[in-house]
Amino acid sequence: MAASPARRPHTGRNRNQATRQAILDASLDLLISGEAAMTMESLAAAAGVGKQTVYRWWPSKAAVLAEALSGRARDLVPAADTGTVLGDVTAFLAAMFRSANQPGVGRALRMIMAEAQTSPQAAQVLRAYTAGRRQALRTVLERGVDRGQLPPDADLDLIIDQAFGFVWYRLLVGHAPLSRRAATDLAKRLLPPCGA
Amino acid sequence: MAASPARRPHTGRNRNQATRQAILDASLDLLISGEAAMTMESLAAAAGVGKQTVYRWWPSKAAVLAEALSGRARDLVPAADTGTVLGDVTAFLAAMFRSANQPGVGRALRMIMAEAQTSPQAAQVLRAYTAGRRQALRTVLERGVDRGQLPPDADLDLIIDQAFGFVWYRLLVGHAPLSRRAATDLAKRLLPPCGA
Amino acid sequence: MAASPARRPHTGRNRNQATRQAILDASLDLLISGEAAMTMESLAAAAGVGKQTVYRWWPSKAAVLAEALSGRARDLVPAADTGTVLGDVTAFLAAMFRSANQPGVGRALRMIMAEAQTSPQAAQVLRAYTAGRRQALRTVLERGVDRGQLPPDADLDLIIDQAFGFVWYRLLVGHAPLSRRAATDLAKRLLPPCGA
Amino acid sequence: MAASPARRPHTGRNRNQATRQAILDASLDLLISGEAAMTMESLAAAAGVGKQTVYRWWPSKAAVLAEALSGRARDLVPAADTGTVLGDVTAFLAAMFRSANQPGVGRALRMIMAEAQTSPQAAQVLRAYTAGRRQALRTVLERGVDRGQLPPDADLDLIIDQAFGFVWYRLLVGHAPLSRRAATDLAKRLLPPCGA
DNA sequence: CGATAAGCGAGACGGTACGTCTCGTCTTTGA
DNA sequence: TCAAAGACGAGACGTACCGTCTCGCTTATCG
Repeated sequence: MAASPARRPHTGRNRNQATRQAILDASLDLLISGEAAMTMESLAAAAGVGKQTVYRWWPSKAAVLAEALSGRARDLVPAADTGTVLGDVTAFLAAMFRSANQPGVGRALRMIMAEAQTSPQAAQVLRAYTAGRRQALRTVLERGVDRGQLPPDADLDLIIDQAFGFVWYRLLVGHAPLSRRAATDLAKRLLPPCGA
Repeated sequence: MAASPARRPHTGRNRNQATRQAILDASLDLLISGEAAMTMESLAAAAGVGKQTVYRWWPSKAAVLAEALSGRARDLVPAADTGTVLGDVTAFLAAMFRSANQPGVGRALRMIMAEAQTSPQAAQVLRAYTAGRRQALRTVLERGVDRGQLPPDADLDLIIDQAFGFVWYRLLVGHAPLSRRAATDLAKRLLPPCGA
Repeated sequence: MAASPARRPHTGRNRNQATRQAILDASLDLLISGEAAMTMESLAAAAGVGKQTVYRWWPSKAAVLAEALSGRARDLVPAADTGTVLGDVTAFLAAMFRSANQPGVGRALRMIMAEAQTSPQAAQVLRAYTAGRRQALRTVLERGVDRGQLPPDADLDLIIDQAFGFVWYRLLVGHAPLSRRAATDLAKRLLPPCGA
Repeated sequence: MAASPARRPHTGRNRNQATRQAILDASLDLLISGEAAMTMESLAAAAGVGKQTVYRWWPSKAAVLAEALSGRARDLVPAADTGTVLGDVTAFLAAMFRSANQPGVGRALRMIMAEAQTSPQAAQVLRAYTAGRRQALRTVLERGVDRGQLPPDADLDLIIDQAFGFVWYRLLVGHAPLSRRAATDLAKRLLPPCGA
């Protein structure tokens, strides 16, 4: 077994994971405090880090946010198995709502979305992030199809976009809360006999 | 009959509606051309207007966009009466999708949404705009309730947020098109027997 | 012989001298208070007057200042006759120094000078003003020549520019005061046997 | 020997002297061409530099001008030693007149003076500049005292302010030229037996 | 007596420049 | 080679004034 792919064994100082983490932490701090818009400059300053270091690790502000945020989000969405699709979807939505209600997470999501409307890189980050989330929900739904709790011809894409659309819409416009009750009601409305 | 409240009737040169319209037109032109982000400077230049004049009429970029856009949107959504809720909602969604698919309108909506995440004024503009649109859909749905085509206890807020959430989500993320077919399918999924 | 030049005798409302005076007064108030730079807008506002009215009476800011100021200066410089050139010049300088030391007058002079460096109209106003002042001093000096207290070939221009140069220099740079003592000493230095 | 005061030795990119010089050069170019008033924006553009960079090096327009100009002025006024005060002062004045007659230098001086009347920073710059010039002339005069060509009780401040006042007055008002002849005549009038 | 013509306060308008802010890149020094 | 610091070109931001141009009104003079 030749170690061909890693040609040059490595020289120079190693990247400092602590630095990386400091940036992620600082980004969440800034978002949670919410005193001012998070700029690359304020982020670097808050992390006690050079701007270049931020750019070395991530290509754009949105990428930082996406990572800071996915670190938080990961443990919150284990896609539990409650035995029924309705239960699973309700649990999924409830977890998602809870997460989005955390000030830092909600603000981060909103900033990523905002950035994505102007910056192509941010758009890509957003696409990747949302694709991952959609896949998670799709998995839950497909389990329901396997169990026979959902018809095999159900349009999962439509259901998924309705679910995430609802969350994002309330998050971005802020006209109504993402309450526990809303999660329950929404789950019911998403699943058959709808659109039968 | 006291006429006290209106003390000084008005002095000074009148605001020039043509100027105002020139700015709105220029903003749509810039959005549709989409060559670069619309800045207040490029907008003023394109309209052949001083920057101050733009700020005299609108407090923020988002406010200009919202107005430019609602001017367009108004005639597109006449909330036609087709006899059935399903028909009405389908028509409503189809019109909305068509409008959002126009390059200028879609881009304007996305920029307003982006601005609203950082600027409080933009957020207010967005709230006003979305409230108007929600009311339009609510009117359509209430007509359905009156006709007995929708149960009187239907949670209209949920339906409405699902509908607009879907549109905005696809518009902002761009992972899937707002096709005619999607409008039809979505309409079916929004109305009972869903969530019964 | 028709009286062609004055064709139409005049119609319309008469110019209001009170308005004119209000502007001059306001300009001095602004200068004396010295809180901020005197702009045409602040001047009009302080005088309770439309901007156009100021421009109707004077072509430029400097013209207003020059007039506001010459109104003040007039009575201060009667070019008294003390019997000797030295006495006359000393009195002239002392009066000039005293006038320039008044906060409003000094500031007005400085602003006119500043304006004159960029605006041609202001330059013209300044030229007219300074020419008048130079003429006043020249009259005093010529009286000295007539009396035989100054040689007939004395270079009055040089003396005059030295005198006014001294005042303006100290006024504009502000490194040394225009004291009573300085007036006396300067007067002595300006007159023969200097440069004999 | 404590090395305490200079803690952090310096990090970050060094200031680029070439950039600095480009700005100074551009400022003189703009002044000499004299097509329009020198603005910070035109200056930055002419130097091929961001506006911020100009502000990084100098706090105000006047500061740039003062520096651009003192760079020029330095070599022009070597305070030559001709053996007599009269000769030295004549040379000093002649050099000063010659310098002020250069279009760029004269314009720069006038603009600094104008700026100094409104901007405190510019005033400070002007004070520093004029103080340096006064010191130069004072040195010449003191040499005269040492040589016994000037009485030890001569009021040098008065002589100095007369000299510079004359120059500035003619420069700012522009009613008479700063000719070679004027330099000679002025020098004679500045020195004893004047004010004896 | 109108009709006509200013004068006037107010303020909109097209401009220009201001000084600040952020972006993403580049360069220096020390670790 | 990495990292902190920060200079740099670029350009948008929102504000301040400029001088001109209407507005709706008031006040004078003339036919």
